[in-house]
Amino acid sequence: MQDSGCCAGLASAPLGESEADELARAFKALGDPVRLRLLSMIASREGGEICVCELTPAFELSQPTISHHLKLLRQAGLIASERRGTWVYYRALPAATDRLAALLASSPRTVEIGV
Amino acid sequence: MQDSGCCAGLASAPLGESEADELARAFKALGDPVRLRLLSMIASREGGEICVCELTPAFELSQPTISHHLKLLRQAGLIASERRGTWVYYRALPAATDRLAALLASSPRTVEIGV
DNA sequence: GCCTTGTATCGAAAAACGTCAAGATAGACA
DNA sequence: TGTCTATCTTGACGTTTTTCGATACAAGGC
Repeated sequence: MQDSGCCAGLASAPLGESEADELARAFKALGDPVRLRLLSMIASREGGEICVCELTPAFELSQPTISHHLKLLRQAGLIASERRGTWVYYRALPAATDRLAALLASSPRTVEIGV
Repeated sequence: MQDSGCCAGLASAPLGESEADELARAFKALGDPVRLRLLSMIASREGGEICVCELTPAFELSQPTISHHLKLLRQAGLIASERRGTWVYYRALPAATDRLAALLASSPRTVEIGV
């Protein structure tokens, strides 16, 4: 993580074993359609925060299942949660997704032309 | 995929169901440490190509297992293969990873400062 | 033709995952 | 205190994934 976890792309050097292990955990968290939708619902919120009570009814899944997926996203470091009174709010952690994006981008300049 | 699959980030709008399904398949392919290392070994090759005969002995896994992981990466559209004589060569497809990178980047300008 | 070497597929076992119902916990309010 | 609502955790079940040995296929050399 410390040698090339910050900015180097996949193509800059073969990934080490422990590095790959850690990154795979993050990508695995993204490898489920429900979790992807949850993350995008959270991230696309103005203010970056959304109540669980809004997330749960958006899917045809039981409340424990949504809670389970949120827990996995949290354990992967992609989101954070905070309880305020009765409700629990989730927010995205862009630094985590940005790091993964930097890893996947074939060259740091790729995105520049989109500005 | 056609509405926001190209450039829009996760935070621009909640992901649709079919979109999330398709993207999750790609991320699931990245969600295994062996496949991540395989992909980075392929992508980091000058010329972008590497022989399977070089990939297989790099892991303490059986040949069928490596072949299986390569097949999953290929099915996810992340790599392509070509047989030349006795050997099979794999190469990375940067467009695929770039697309995922664009999705994960919190803002299209994020990378610009790194240039 | 036959044999050897590199790679892919098949079939099975073990582990991990997604899902739910039931129960537990946290906070609000009376 | 008690009860009500929102959320999380537990335990179980079926499905998917990872891995392997055995086998099949492809190409080159004899």
